[in-house]
Amino acid sequence: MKQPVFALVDCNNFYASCEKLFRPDLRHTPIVVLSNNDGCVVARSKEAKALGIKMGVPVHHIKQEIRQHGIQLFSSNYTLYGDMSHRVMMTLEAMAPRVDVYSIDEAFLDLTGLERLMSYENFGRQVKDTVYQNVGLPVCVGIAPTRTLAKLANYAAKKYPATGGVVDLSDPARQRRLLARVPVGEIWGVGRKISEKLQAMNIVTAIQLADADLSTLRQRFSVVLERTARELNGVPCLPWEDAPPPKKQIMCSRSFGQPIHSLANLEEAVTHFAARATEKLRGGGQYAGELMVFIRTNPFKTTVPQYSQSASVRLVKASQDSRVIVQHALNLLRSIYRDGYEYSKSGVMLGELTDASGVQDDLFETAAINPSESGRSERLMSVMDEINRKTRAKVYMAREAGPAVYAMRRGHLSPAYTTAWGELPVVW
DNA sequence: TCTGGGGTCCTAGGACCC
DNA sequence: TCTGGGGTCCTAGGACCC
Repeated sequence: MKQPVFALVDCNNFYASCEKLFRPDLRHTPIVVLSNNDGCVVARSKEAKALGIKMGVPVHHIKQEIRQHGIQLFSSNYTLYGDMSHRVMMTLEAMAPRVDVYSIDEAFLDLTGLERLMSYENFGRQVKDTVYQNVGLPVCVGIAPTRTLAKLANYAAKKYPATGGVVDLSDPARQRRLLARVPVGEIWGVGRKISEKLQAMNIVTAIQLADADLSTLRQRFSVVLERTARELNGVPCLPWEDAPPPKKQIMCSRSFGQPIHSLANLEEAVTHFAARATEKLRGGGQYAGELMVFIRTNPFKTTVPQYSQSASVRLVKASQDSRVIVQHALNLLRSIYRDGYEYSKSGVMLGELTDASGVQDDLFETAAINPSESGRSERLMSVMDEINRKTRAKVYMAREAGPAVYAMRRGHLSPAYTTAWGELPVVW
């Protein structure tokens, strides 16, 4: 059995790099990308990192730095990032036989057996150069016998500029040297809580985790951390995913741009969330057997009365029909709505997802005995999706109509440079 | 004034059954 | 009134990831 080898390719400061790509004038300017509603920082360019801007800070906490250093702000532009991500992944898929797209900005490549053709390090540099040439985005590459070590190699490639953005960690001695220098909290799968608990046990560096007693780890934590420790020792424990596994739940939720006080406005928002969630559901060819709706006030605003409630329902027959899902969502909303609160967020979650073969007919539904109804819902929905894909004049559920009171704030949005004809970048 | 959105996996504990 | 062991299924909550 051949020892497997994986590469992790990860874009540098992905959202910030996407924005900078279309703004060469900001090449050396610190920029940050904000979360929905322009709430907090979700990405920073390297200049912004150098100024000490932390991930996740509310933007109003760094007003002083923004003014002082001329930091440029961008609202999240997921249309742009999604398209750029797709371009990166296409390039990777052309270079490696097996690619597992792990998130919007990173992918694992299976390099097993590649060494007969060229060194891993050379391959890593090729990947880096090709992505930069084809797409214009900088990436780092980490290579190792397990994915946890490949993540670590990538961390080193980003942290130490002398590596040129590529680290081959296939040599066990080199693995040990790096593990000894890295804090345990930097390891993939070790978050804040576990990191604190480990440090209380005197496990401070990654190598101490790698050398820890496995049964103790399992006992005091869980199999997850035990697997992480094994992976740090070069033993692969994570299954390879050639195709993304089917989703188990689909969520659409949002904080509102301004607080909502009326049921009517909440109904608009919930209708919208339910319709978007159901659209995603159809995109994956799935049907939902359950749905949940939640509403809540702003927990950070302690001066006003707080309320947070959710309700869910199981469908007699799994559905992917927006009309059915929206109707159920509105019924749930009305059951949990209470007057007199400032609502700040709500959402719709679909669960118990199955493909078409898992849909059981409802014994009492007329469609089962009325041939003219059978298949109508599917046809109507696919026509609706088709229109929405192709044109700018969208088809909506009636209750979504009108200017959205719940719309989020996006005061610093960049153009859809790559996905809208009207917003193509212009070169003078 | 102001704090994202969307997911997955694991465990513990209770209900229920034989 | 007291008394067993073992299994399954479901849910809630916590931890993690990007």
